[in-house]
Amino acid sequence: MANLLTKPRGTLDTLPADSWKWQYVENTMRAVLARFGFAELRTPTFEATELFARGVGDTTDIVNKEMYTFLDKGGRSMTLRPEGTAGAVRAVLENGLLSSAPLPLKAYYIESCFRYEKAQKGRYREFHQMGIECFGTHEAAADVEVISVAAAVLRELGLVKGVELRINSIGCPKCRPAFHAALREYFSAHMDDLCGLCHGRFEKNPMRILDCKEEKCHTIAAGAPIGLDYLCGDCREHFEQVKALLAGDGLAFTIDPHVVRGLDYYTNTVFEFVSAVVGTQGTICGGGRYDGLVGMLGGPETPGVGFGMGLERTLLALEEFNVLPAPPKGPALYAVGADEDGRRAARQITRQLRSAGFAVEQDLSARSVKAQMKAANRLGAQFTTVLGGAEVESGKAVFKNMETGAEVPYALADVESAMGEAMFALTAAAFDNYFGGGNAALSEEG
RNA sequence: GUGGGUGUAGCUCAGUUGGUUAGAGUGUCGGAUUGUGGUUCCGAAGGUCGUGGGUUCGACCCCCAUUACCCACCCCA
Repeated sequence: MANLLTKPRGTLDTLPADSWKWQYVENTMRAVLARFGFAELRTPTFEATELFARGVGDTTDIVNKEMYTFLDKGGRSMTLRPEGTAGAVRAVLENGLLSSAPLPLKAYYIESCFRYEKAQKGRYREFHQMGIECFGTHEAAADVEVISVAAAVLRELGLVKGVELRINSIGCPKCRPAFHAALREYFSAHMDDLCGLCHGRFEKNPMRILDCKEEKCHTIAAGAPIGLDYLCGDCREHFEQVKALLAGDGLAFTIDPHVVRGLDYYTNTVFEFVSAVVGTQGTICGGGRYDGLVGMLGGPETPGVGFGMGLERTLLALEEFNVLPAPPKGPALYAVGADEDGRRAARQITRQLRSAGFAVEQDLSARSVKAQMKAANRLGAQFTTVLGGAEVESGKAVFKNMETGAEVPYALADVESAMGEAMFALTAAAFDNYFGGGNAALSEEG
C-alpha cells in the first residue's frame, strides 16, 4: 500500500552514514587500477537489446529471462545493461579504439548492472560491479595481468585470507566439440540419475552439468571427463603458461574443472575469486578470456580478457572478515555561537576556515550552547570553540579538544593558522601514539 | 519461476491460555540556576500492531487471503 515509500524489490539504499564504505572500496579500486595502467571507460546504462542478445548469448539465462527490456518512444528495444563487457566492446568498436589507441587496450568501469532475478543475500536486481577489459593480445601474460588486478584489489582491501582463486580452461571453439562429445558420451550412461535441468543442459551445453549443485548431479559429475584433457595443443600450451606465470607471480590458485562461467562468450582461461562468507553467492569476482566476442559483435577478430567484481559482495566480505577501516573522522571544528554576536562570529570563522580547506560545522537550528556541544560530539568534531560577546570583544577564544577536554587559546584574527597548528598537533599526537610514542625525530619537527 | 521463514515506535525487540489506556532498550528533541559534549537523572514526541477479510461479547495473539522483506533453489557479480 505505502508503495510510494517502498523501494523496488532487489534494490539497495546506501545511507549517508554508510556511503563512506562504498567510497573507500571504489577509491581503493581506482588507485590499484591506475597503478596497473587501466583507464576508466564510461558507457550508457542502457543499450540496444540486440547487443546483449548477441554479446552475452541468447542461450543464457541472463538474456532469456533476466533482462530489463523496454521499448523507447521510438519503438526501439532497449535493455538496462545486465553486465559490462558487451557495452564496453561496443564503445571500443564504435569509437575505433582498436585502430587508434595503443594496444593492448586496458579499460575499467565501475557501474550498476541490472538483472531481473529474485533477490537474496549478495544478489540484487540492481547491483554494482567493477570490471576490467584488456583487448588485443592472446598472450597468457594478459590473462595473468588481469587476474593480478583482481588479486591486488582484494589484497589492498584486506581480503587476503578466506578468498580463493580458482582457475580453469574451457578451451576454444576448435577443441570444445571433442570435449562436448566426450561429456555427452559419459552422461548418456547416467541420464536417469541426472536432474531435470541437466537433461536440458545435456543438449544445449553439457559443460553446465559440471556446475550443477544438485547432489546427485554433483556426484556423477565428479567422474566425468576433465575438460583439460581435451584441450587442443594451443589451448593446453596457453593454460600451462597461465599457470606458470601465476606461480611465478606468487599468486596461489587451485585448478577447478567445475568453474564454467555462465556467459557464452568465454574461451580458454576462466577464473573466479570465491569466498564462503558471502552466503551461497560466494563468487566475488568472475571472469576470463573472450577471444571470439569482438568478432562476434562485428569488429575485427580481437582477443580479449577481463572480469567483473561485485561491489555488494565485496562489501559483504569486508564486513564478514571485519577488515573495514575506521570510519572517517568528523569535522575539524564545530563553531558554537552562544549569543547573537557569537553566532555572527561563528558564521564568520566557519566561512573563513572552510575556504581555507578545513571541515567546519556550525549550528543551523538556533540551538542552545549545550545542544550545539552535543551536536559537535555526535558528529565527532575534533575541536569546538564557543563564541559569544566576550570572545568577540576580547578577540580571544579557545579550541576545546573534544577527546581530551584540553583547551588551546587562540586569537580570532589568527584563526586560520591556529586551526592549522591545532590539527597538526592532533595528528602528531596520534602518530606518536600509534608508533608507541617517543619518536623524537618527528615530534621535534613541529 | 519454485520452496521455507518473518512482518509490533526511526532501529533492535518484548507482549502471559485471546481481556479493555500496546511496552522496553536504543535513537531523536528538550530539561537538570545564568555560555560547554561524552557518564547519570527527568521529560516529550513517535505505533490505524504490514494490508484486507473471517471467528469471537472482545483479536497484536486464532483462521484465510494478500503484500513486503529475508533465506535457500535456479542463475551469477
